[in-house]
This record gives sequence, structure tokens and C-alpha cells, in this order.
Amino acid sequence: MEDLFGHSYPSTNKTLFADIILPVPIPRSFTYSVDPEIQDEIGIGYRVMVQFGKKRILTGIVAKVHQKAPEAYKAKPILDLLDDFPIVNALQIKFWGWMAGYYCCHIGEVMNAALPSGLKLSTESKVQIHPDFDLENPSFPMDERELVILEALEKNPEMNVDQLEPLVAAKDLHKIIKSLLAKKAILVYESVKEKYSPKIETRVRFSPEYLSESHKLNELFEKIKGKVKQENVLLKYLQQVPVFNDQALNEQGLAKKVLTDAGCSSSSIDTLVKNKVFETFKIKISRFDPIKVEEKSIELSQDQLEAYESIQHEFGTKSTVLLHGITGSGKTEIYIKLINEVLDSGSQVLLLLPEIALTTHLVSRLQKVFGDTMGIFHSRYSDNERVDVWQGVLSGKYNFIIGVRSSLFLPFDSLGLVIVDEEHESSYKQFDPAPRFHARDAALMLAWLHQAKTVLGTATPAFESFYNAQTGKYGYVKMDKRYGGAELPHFHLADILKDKKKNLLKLDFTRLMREKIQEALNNQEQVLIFQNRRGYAPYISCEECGWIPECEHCDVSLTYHQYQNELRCHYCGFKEKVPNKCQACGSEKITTVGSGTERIEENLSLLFPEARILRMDLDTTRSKYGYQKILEEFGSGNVDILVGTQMITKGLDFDRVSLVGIVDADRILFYPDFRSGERAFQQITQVAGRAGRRNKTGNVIVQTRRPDQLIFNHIIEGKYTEFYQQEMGERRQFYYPPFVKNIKIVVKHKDFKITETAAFQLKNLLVEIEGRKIILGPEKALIGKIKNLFHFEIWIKLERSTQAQEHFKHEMAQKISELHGDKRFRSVRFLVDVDPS
DNA sequence: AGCACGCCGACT
DNA sequence: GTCGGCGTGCTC
Repeated sequence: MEDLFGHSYPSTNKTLFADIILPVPIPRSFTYSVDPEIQDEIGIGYRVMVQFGKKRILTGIVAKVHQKAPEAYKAKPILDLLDDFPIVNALQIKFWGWMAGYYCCHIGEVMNAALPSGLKLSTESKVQIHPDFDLENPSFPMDERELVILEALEKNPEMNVDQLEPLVAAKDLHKIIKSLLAKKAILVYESVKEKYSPKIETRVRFSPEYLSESHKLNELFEKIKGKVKQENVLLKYLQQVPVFNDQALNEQGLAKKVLTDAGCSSSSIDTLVKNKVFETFKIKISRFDPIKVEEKSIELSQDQLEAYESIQHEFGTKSTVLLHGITGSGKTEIYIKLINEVLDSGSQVLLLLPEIALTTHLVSRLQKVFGDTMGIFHSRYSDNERVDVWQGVLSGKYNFIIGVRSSLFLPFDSLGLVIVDEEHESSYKQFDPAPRFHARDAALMLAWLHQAKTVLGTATPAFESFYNAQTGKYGYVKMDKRYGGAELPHFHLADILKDKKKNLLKLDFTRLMREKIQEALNNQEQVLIFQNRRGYAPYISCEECGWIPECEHCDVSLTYHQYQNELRCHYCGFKEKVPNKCQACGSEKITTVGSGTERIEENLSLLFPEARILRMDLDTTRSKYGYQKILEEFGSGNVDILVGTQMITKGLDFDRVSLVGIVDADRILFYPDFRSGERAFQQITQVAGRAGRRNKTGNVIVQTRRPDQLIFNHIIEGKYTEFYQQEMGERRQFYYPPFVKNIKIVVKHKDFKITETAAFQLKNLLVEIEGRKIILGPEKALIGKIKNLFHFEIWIKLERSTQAQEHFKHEMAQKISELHGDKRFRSVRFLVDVDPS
């Protein structure tokens, strides 16, 4: 507490209390008392250690400090204050609170998602010998295994429980510790363990005495003359660190690794250290390689400049702008200019990208402009790397972050601009685990909390966003020319059924598709083939009786993967060998049905034996750099055809791709869900955007059984708005978003009957809630059982007003916990998904 | 969620 | 007898 003159006083003698966010799924805040010693330091965003329940010690985050003692119970004290400065700021706490409220989850779940686990301290149980216990003179008989433990502790007075595990059979350990504890032979206590460790580098440099007088160095060389190895070390060092020119350089030293990499042995360096010629020291270094800024300023084309100015103009009255720019229209340069401007004004910038787009050229492009001031937040980063980025934001090292959805949680304190690239991308919304937030929507809230501007960039806006632009809530800027005057690709519809009748459909490919592929191959151009289904065949089947192998744990057929010759469940990971006989009738006539990427790849190699083919799907990109490797391979031009799932629709920019083929457009289009049309439009347009660049018009072949569908017309002609309006008519009529708010509740349990009953009872309770709403279901989910849990779904359609939503969500939470209180439904899980995808 | 407490069956 | 199965209740 400070007075007017900035003097600080110890706090008043009133006891302080703190509301702590704890990583537990309980919808309550927990109040602890603050001991006087830490009263002056504690504040919002500090990490603390508290006891929770009888045994658990947890780390939590201070959400609020106040003087109101809880009435119903006596607050436990905070055990320890863990930081010298807050690790989370007040805006973040607000953001967490909003997220928990909006997405109907617990704030502890938000905290878990927000903090890199390196910042979540873990406790470990440590064991030591009881001070009053005498091993030589035990007051009770001991068995051999107890003795083993005690002897180990004798040697090493502080051990954690894990370390003891190898000494005895794992199952017994708990028992032994318990009995030793009861006999007062040992003590068990919890200790906190910081998981994050900065990256440390060992460096060497001249000892100061050698440096102060230059003749000493000459003497040194005399002294070690003939000792080739040591000489070599010195020369290498001087080569890297020319201390003769500038003595100050010695201070920095040289990484020991540089010398060893250059062929100096570690022992020869050690000798120099032993003789006090060199000294070693350790410093913290960044996990990220330094990056040079290569291009400071960028030139905008006329179109880009106009778009940029329109955005600025819209920002005059609106805080969010939808930038609707077709693929290749050059949104990146506009981003760069906007980012530069905000950075110059001293504010921070966040650029969100979908997971899959983060390894692409966009990142390296931006890196060239922004260098080391740009932090990258990747989902494949290790935990230490994440903490490094987190601390980079805290320290001000990074004022610009480019990252995936979880980068929303970084400790920004003054965002000026948030850009959500590919804002339509459905992977921004995820279901598991909670919080089930939509990164675009959360970004808008985050920006609002910071009073920052937001740009939503896309070639195919999400209908929600376009609706907001149409109704004037967002500004709208359109770019419909390709950068450098390149033309849009030509679309061709290929009728699968027609070709089939005429026997022209070969191995899933229509005649038109085959001809166009051949043409591209002849011209040394590259081809992308899109099939949104991995594996070899979606299922196998007995020709005699129609038997189809299904997953033991889920309500799905097993996908055949030829490469490993196994059947796999794409929902739970279950695997089994391919049966050689039908398990129902014993027939050996088993065939594969349908085509996934594996089979498409095989078919292509049969149709075009001379072509070099590569496949990109979850199975070929599982390793850390798998995705990048395939992209590089394709980019190098050593590959003619790339077959892939969704993955190939993102971030591929290769000039030599002239043809894009979609094997089965119907699969995208006829998915049973109100968004299927929107999604089909987006996916087909996105993948088509990969065809043809700069100076060559590309081709897109869309194979379908229903070429008469109106949507194809809209896609082919690029008529987004017409398509939007047509779909909107239906959405309005049948109460779909954006005209209503959707909430989905998934009811899960291992017993079918219990799941069903719980779901129906919940519906009955929800119906009682006041306000206008439509409740659909419960219905068995599309996939009725996953991992041995039955799924039922309830869909709720609500008025859009915030008030109506908040009221409903609040009541709903009560009803769910009411139902949970019923002992029959104790173990039933109710998952709430707001704005489900 | 985790963890304790408490109440029942099958084992050294 | 006790160990351990899991149903129930609570966590500031």
C-alpha cells in the first residue's frame, strides 16, 4: 500500500484473503488467508502453493486479494508465494473468467490450458529417515525389503518416491513406505519441483590475468609450444574471438561446443582450464536460433495499398475488419504493414494461424521482416520452449507473436492488433479437452479486453463472420484480384456415374481426370490429389455374407491400412491383424471397399507408372518434421503427384502445381450437418487455390456423382455471396447459426440405458428453463459408442442476445449439477459444447 | 478431478 | 482376522 508520496507502509492489521484459481474442476473460488509476511508482495497473477483437501498440495494463481473473510469456513493459509512478480496479468485473469463463463467450463480447466506445464509446479513426494530413528538399533523387527529402502535412504538422505521404485517390486513400494511410516522409521513430505529449466551453455574464455598483459599471451604460446592439441585450441579460440583487436570480446567467451565441434578434444580444453589459462562459465541462452532481418520495408501493390487503406478507414469506426481476399491476393504484405505500424506505436501484435499452416513459408517470410522480435508459438514445441516464449513476452523481448490457438494465453499486456488468418478454419474450434473454445471468437474477446483492433483474414469467410460484416458489426474489405494479375483456376466437373456406366471410370479416376493428369505430367507440372480419408479402404467386407469388421470399443467399422496390413479404428486407435477368413461365415472372399489416400496413391502408381508419387496424411506426417519433409520434397520438384487429406489444402504454395484433383467431392458435401455446404465451399475453394500461380492458369477437376448440385456452380464461378445468400435462407428458416446460438450437450456413460435415461432427464430439466429456445434430441450420436462409452447428444438453439445466453447457461449448469447429484448418474459425463462446429 | 472414509467380500 | 474393491462425499 502506498501513500500519496509513494511511501509504502506495512499493510493494516486486517487479515488479507486471496481467491485462488486452482487446477480442479469445481465451479467455486477458493479463499485462502494471506500471512502477514507476504501481504506486501502478493497480488493478482502470482503463483502460490496451497494445501487443498487433506493431502494435496497444489499450485494456484491469485485471482483477487481482499479483506472479506469467508463466513462458512475458516480459510487455510497460503503456504508459499512462488514468484517475485506476477506471472499472469489481470487482463489474462479476466480473459480466463470470460472463457470459463462463455464456454461453460471451470476456470481451473482454462488455467490448465493456459499455462505451459513448465509453469505449473508439480509436487513430488520425498522420503527421508526419521530423525529419531536409529538404523543400527531398530526398535522393531524389519523384513528384508524394508531394510533395502532404509539403507538406500542412509546413503542418500533425501529421495523421492520414484527413485525408490526400482529397489523393490513396484506394487510393494507403497505398502512398505506405509509400514515404515507407521513405525516412525521414515518421514514423507511433499516438495515443490520447478519443471522449467532454462537452456544453459558452457563457455570458455581467457582468465583475466592472461588478458591484462599481452606479453603473457606470448609467453603462453612459448610455454605450450609443441603441445599441438592445446595450441590448436588457442588458435581456434583466437580465430573466433579476436581478443587482440578488442579485449572486451573475451568477456562473452566462446561456447565450449564450438571448440569441440571444430575438432578440439574436451580433455585438451580441460587441461587449459586446469592450468588457469582458460576459465569456464555458464550462461542462459535462448532455445531459438538468432534470425537476421533481411527485408525491412515492403512494397505494396496498388490493390494491396487500397485494401490497406480501406482497413485503416474501417478501423476508424469499427474494431474488427473482415479481410476477404482470394487465395493469392497477397494478404501477407498487408498484414506486415499493419503489424509494423502497431509495433511502432509500442503495442503488441498477435497473429493466429491454424496449426497446420505454421510450418510454412508465411512464417519464414515474416521472420525475414521481423527477425528476433517475433516469437513463434508452435504446438510441437517442447514445454521448455513454450516457457521461453512466455517469458519472452513477459520481458518484452517479443512484441509480436505468431502462433496457434493456445498462444491466445500468452501474457500480453498491451495488444494493439490481433490478426486471425484463415479465420474460417474449423480447426480453430476444438472439442477435447475443455475449454472448448473457438480461437477466432476468443481472439475477438481478447482484443476487446485490450481495446485492440482485429483483422479476420480469409479467402472463404465463415458464415458467422460474413454475417457480422453484412450487418455492419465488422468492417469489410475485399480483395478479388490475384497478386501480379494471375488468373483464377479453371474448374471442370467430372461425372463419376456417367463414366462408370460407360466403363470409363478406372481405379477411382474419371477419364477427364486421367487425361488432365497425363497432360500435366507431360508438361512437367505438378499435381495435387485431394482425398479426405486416410488409410487404404474405409472398411473391408465379406463378399458372401456382407460381414464388416467393427471396432470392439466403438460403433465404427475398422479402416484397412495396407502399409501395416492391419485394421485400425480411427476413433480409439484399436488395431488388429487383417482376418483371412470371414468371422461370420468362414468365407475367404474378403474385399476392400472404398478408397482412402493409401489406395489412391496405389491407383495412381498403376495408372501413371512413370510418375513419382508422395502421400501426405496423418500417417505419413506423424514424426516431428514429417510434414515439413514432405513439403520440402514436393517443393524440390522431385515429386510429380502429391496425394493427401485436408493437410494439402493449407499453406502449399508451389508455382509448378497446375492441376488439383478432388477424387470425391460428394464426401465433403453430403456430410449430415448444417455446415456441410459452407464447409464444402471452403474446402474446395481452398484446395483449388493451390492450382496455378503467377503466369499460368491452373485446372481443378472435381469428381462427383451429382454434378447438377447448385453449389458446384457457385464454387466454380467463385460466387461466394450468392452461395452465402442461398444458404442463409435455409439457415434462417430452420433456425441455424448465425440466427441462433447453438449449444450441444454430449452425455457419455459406459452403460447404454443409463446414458439414455440421463440424457432424457436432462432434456426434461432443460425444457423448464425460461426463455425462448428450441431443444432437439436427445439422440444417439452419429457414432453411438466411442472407447466403450455411449454417446447421446442434445442440441439447443438459443436467442443470440448475450443476456438470453447467460441466463440459459447459468440455469443449465444448475440443472446438470442437479442431475449429477442423482446417484444413478454419478458417473455420467455431461460435456457442454458452446458454438459446436 | 483426486483423495479419504466407510462398508463389504476373499484371502495370507 | 486384514487387504483392497469401489460407492459417497468433500475440497477454501
